[in-house]
Amino acid sequence: MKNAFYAIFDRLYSFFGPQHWWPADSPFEVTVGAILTQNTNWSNVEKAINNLKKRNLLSADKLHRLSKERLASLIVPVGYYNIKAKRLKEFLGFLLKGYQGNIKKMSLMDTLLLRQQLLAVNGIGPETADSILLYALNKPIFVVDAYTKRILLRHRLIKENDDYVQIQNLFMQNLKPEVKLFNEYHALLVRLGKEICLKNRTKCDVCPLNSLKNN
DNA sequence: GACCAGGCACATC
DNA sequence: GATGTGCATGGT
Repeated sequence: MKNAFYAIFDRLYSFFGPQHWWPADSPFEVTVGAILTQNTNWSNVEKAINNLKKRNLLSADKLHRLSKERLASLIVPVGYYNIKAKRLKEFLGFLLKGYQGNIKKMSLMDTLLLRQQLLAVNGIGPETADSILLYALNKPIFVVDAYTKRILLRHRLIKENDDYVQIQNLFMQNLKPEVKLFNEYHALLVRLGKEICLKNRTKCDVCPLNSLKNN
């Protein structure tokens, strides 16, 4: 008998199918996107990333050499562009200094140690760190976001004041640590949040999870 | 025009 | 330690 976390996953996967996350051409692009997408719509991030791509600037060296002001001007569509230019620069400094600008070198590190290092970078919090670990470096770390919390609350699997790590542990203790599973699961929760919860508000009758226990 | 988005750091009490 | 606030564009 599978637990509730697998039951939710199965429902979502049957309903939506594979989500093909993270939409990016390289691990470096994933990390840039992870920082730029903070509290922002993904379509805005695509515009900013395209601004960088079409100028052939999407590399650690090139972005690091840009002035903060120039970088900010290229990422305007993401909103919070000044603070995100600063955050991106903080991360690039960390990547260049610690790993010679090489994402693959980063992925050789112990996962939890690397997570601590990422969290120590100003501008990288738990969700951004975990997105980088899972989607750029293929580490089996579960990503928790606002949708995840909202959906779990709705199904009474967490309490209102449960924090990030508590929610993350709930997934990681109830699921096998498989990168593919964690990847698809978080993407599916975001898809559900965007497409059903947000658009239909209280009309949960169209939710693919609506006949599961505890909802 | 209001509300929200694939957050985070910092100030203040 | 909890609670509040600034950061800002673009879609619905």
